[in-house]
Amino acid sequence: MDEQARIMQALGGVSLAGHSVQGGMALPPPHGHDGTDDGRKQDIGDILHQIMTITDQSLDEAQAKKHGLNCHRMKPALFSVLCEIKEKTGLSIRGAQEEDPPDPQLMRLDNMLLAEGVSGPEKGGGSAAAAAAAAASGGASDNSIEHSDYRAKLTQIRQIYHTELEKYEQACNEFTTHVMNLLREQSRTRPISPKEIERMVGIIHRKFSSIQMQLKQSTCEAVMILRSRFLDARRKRRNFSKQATEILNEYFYSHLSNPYPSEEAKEELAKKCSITVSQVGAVSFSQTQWLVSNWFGNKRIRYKKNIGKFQEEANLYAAKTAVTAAHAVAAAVQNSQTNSPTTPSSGSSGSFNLSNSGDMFLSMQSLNGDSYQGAQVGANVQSQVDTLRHVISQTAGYSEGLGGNTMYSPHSLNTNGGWQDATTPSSVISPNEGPRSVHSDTSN
DNA sequence: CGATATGATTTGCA
DNA sequence: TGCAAATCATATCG
Repeated sequence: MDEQARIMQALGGVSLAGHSVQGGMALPPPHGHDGTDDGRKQDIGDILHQIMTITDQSLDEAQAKKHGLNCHRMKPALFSVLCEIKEKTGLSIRGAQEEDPPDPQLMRLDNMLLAEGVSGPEKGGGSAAAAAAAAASGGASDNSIEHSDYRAKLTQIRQIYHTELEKYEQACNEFTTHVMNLLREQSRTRPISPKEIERMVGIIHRKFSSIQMQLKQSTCEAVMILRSRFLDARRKRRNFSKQATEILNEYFYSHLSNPYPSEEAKEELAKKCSITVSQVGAVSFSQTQWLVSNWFGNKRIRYKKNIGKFQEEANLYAAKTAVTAAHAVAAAVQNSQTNSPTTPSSGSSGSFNLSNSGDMFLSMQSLNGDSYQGAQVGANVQSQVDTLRHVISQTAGYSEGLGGNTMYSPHSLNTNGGWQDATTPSSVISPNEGPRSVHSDTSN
C-alpha cells in the first residue's frame, strides 16, 4: 500500500515522456500541493489507463514509447524503485526455500560411479569391481581384475559418460548465458533484480542436473550389467589345453623344491601357455600370467595334500624332463666335443631352462633311487637318464649329488608342510643349489 | 547322473 | 602383498 502510493507519486511527478512526446495524450500537469484529492485520483486514473492501454497499441507505437521511457531522465530513479518493490515482494513470495540439501540419490550415484572408476581420475585403476578392491594401486596390477574386455567396455562407458556429461554441461552453460543475456536485455525495460537472475540460473541448473542424474543412472546400470556379465565370465571354468598343462607341470615338477615361479618365470610361462590358452577363450596376455599364479596355487596345495596321488605324475614329468635334458645336453656336448668337459652346458640359453635347473637332480635322484616305484618309466627312458647322468656328471661336476636314494617329492617339503625355504636348503637339495635366485632357471 | 578333476574365488595370515 | 587353505563352480569321465 505504502509502496503503491510511492509509485503513484513518482509516476505522478514524471510526466511520462512517451505520452508528451508522442502527443495526443499529454499528461495533466502535476498538481503539486494545490490540487485536491479528487484531482490526484484523476491523475492516477489517467496514468493507469495509459498503462493499461499500452498493450492495445501497435508494436511500433509501443516500441517508440518504450524508447521514450528509457530515455527519460527520471527513469533510473523510477526503475530502482520498481526493482526494490519487486525485490521485496519476490522475497516474500519465495520465502526461505533456498539451499535444498544434496540429493542422497545423486550422492549414491556419484559414489558408485567413482568406485567403479567411471567418474574418478583417468587411470586410477578404479575397477574395484568384484572382490579385489585392493587392486586400486596402479602400476603392475596384473593380479587385479584385468580382464581386457571388461576394461575396454568400462573405458567405453566412461568415455560416453564423459562426453555426454560435457555436452550437458556445455548446453547448460550456453542456455544459462542465453537466459542471462535475455534477462539482462529485458532488465532495461522491466525490473529484474540480480536475485531474480540468480534464481533463474538456479532453476536452469536444477533442470540440467536432473538430466545429468538420468545420465548417471543409466551409466550405473550399464556398469552393473557389464560387471555381472564379466563376473559370470570369470567364474566360468575353462580347461587349459594339454599343452599348457604340460608346460606348467614341467615347470612345477622340475622346480619341485621351490615351485614358486618368479614374476619373470610366470611371464615366461604365461607367454608359453598363452598360445594354447588363448585358444580356449579370449584371454589377454596379462590374464594368462594371472592364470599361471592360480594354477600354481592350486597345484601346490593339491600336491601337498596328496603327494602319493601325484607321485606318478611327478615321475612322469621328471622322466620327460630328463629326456629333454638328455637331448639338449647331448646335443650340446656333441656340438662342442672339443670343449673341456668342465664347461657348463651352453644349452641353457633359454629364458627358463627346465633341463638345467637344480631340481633336475632331485628328479634324477628319484628316478635312480632305490625307492623309485614308477614302473611306467620305460627302460629307454632309464637309459636316457643314465646317459644324462653321465653327461652331466662330466659337464657340470654334480656327481656328488647323484646316486642318493631320496624320494624327491616328500623331501621337498619341510616338517611344517611348507615348501623348503630357498634360503635354507637342506641336504636333500644338491649342494650346488644356491638360493632360489641362483638355482632358478638360467643358472649353470 | 554322481564322482572326480580342476580352474576360480574368497578368506585369513604373516 | 603373496601365499595357503577352504570353498565354489563347472568340465569331464565312467
